[in-house]
Amino acid sequence: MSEEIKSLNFIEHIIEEDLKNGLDRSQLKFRFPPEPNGYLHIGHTKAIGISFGLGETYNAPVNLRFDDTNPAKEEQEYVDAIKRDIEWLGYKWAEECYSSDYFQQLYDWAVQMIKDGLAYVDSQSSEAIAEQKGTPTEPGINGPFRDRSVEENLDLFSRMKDGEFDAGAHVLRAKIDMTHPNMLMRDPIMYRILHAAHHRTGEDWCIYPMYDWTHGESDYLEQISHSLCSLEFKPHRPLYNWFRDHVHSYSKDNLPLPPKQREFARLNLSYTIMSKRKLLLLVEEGIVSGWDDPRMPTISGLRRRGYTPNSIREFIDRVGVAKRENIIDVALLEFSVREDLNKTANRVMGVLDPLKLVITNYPEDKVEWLDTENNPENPKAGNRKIPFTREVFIEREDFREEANRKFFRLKLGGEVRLKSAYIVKAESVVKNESGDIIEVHCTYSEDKEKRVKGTLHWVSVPHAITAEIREYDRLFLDEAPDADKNKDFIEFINPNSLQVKTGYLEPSLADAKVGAHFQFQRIGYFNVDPDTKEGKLVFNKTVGLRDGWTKQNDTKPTVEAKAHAQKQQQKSPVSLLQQFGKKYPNLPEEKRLKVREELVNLAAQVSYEDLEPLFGTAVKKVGTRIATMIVLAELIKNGLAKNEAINTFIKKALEDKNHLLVEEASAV
RNA sequence: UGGCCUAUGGUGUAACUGGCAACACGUCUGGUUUUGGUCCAGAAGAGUCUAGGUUCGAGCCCUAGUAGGCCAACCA
Repeated sequence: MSEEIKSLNFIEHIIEEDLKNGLDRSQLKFRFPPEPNGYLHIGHTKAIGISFGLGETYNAPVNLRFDDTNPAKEEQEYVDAIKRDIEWLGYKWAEECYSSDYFQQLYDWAVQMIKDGLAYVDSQSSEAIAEQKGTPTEPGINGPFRDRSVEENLDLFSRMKDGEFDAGAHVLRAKIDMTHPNMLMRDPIMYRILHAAHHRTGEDWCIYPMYDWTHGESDYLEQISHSLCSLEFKPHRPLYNWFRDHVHSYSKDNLPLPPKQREFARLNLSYTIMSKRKLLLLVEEGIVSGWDDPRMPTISGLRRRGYTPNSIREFIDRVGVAKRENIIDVALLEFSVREDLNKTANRVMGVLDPLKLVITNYPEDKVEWLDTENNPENPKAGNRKIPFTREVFIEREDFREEANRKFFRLKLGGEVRLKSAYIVKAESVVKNESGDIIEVHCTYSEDKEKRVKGTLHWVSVPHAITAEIREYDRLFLDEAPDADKNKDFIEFINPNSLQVKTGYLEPSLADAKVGAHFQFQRIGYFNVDPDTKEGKLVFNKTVGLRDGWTKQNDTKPTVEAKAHAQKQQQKSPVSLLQQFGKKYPNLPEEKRLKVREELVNLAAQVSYEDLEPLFGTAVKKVGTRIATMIVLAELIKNGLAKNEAINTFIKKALEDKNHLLVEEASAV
């Protein structure tokens, strides 16, 4: 009856611990705090998934809070885009908040801190302040304004607020410790003067709070219990706590819960970049068509590419949460969409590289509307009719004049099934003067039940509709395009990341709606692009089907295969010995005896020279020492003379606490 | 010359200190199949970064080292 312990990630462990230590479930509250200065990308999806996911599992509220303290970079357009993307992912926020709504409260607290001698106005240039700050390895020094009187600070600060000064003339700083090993604690700036219109507060303010001062206090005001962010904010935590604790001492009667910040590793995807700045560059340089270009890792790009909210959420779930740097294989993302679309996308037929098949024994004017299922994975998806005629298109690569047995598509003299239609036999080819095949002539058979190896997709020539097909490949050729310090990520751009083709599709697709998902049978998943207009269909290839056939024909070994081969070669008798030895002491008796036998056999392949280095094995690794002892015993039995090293090794073993080792040693 | 963080199969994440290190992706077999898809069955792949230590017992605890990441914006 023991309930299976579900594995929790480290954040869930922390929450469970807090709950155990008296935090009430009703106090749990999370938040997702984007800055509205760009579009959300797949990396943000992890943060969204963590906080909103926690909200779902604990049935706790999650606020969407725009961290809008820098009017120079933030825009309403981004606010709207962010909300749209989160909604599309299927998450619901409890409250829509803005840090800018807290400006007055933040100001009041700042005044209190000045009064308490915890903050001061600094009137130096940013250069001077930076210089006094020191470096990570050298402490900073106090500036000349650090010990201004409370009265003077109060006066200056209120005049800053009233707009009496130019930008840069003064800043408000927390008074902490200029020699602190953590640079963020060296009197961080709380406010700067910015004469800029804010997207929400307009001209109301000309001083704006900095991130560290704003973020934690916004968490506190909203009574967030767990403030989760990415690893690079780890060094901010002491400062987060410093501000929080002071403010808490002012307002704990109204706001009892001090939030805690915890940090997780951000998501990195192989072959893609995640920096907002770099993504913006791709847009500005025209390398992609916009933020929602289907090659972009933005949520809007993925949506346009044909990814579903469900697939992205599943992906994020599989990726997990931890504290180490990671690069997720894009294959995992692709797996997640395929898995989802396999269940939901209706199957259709489309030919992307057409070759005409003429079925010579089929009547010229006959049209048959054949029945075919929409989705074998979902019987409820129903059936539809597709037209069959004397001339059909098949995929050019599905025909060969000659081929071996492993090619079970169409070849001269061979038979193949046309999906949901007849079995045809290729009789002859028609070539143009340059020798290219332009037609294949076949005969069909009425027997539909006959067993044939291959099944091809096809489209009736007179009924085919055309569409623009956009096929995508990874945007970058390097696995980690922004990791190379000497090369700009632009150098890794894949020049062939977009290929436009004309597809010949079955007529049912004529009225496909923008955004609709389909599986083009035997090819991949596609969706209808918003560029589609009356009379012009445009499809994006979301992802190809898994393809064992082209993989099989890939002559160059894959990275995995190479690594594998190398590993196998390296498996020397000694490493086998070590492998056996590792678990030896912990094995159940029966299994242990078996392994012992293997070790005895292994001795024949081990030379003394190989074995001797193992005598130095750490005392801790008892297993390896036992295995070594067993093999050594064999070698001695077969005539190896004992020497100094052997005797020492045996002697040391005899003194060991492990009885198995002692047994083996005394047998020698 | 500092501080902080991290280290488990190719990749990502687990493992409540105790039983041949689990799961997923990927890879490879085989079966089913009117998609070379799906599905099913199976396999290979890890000395848990290194060296010491504590313990009857360490992936987990301690010490030292190594490697990688982050930190010097009036950005968030």
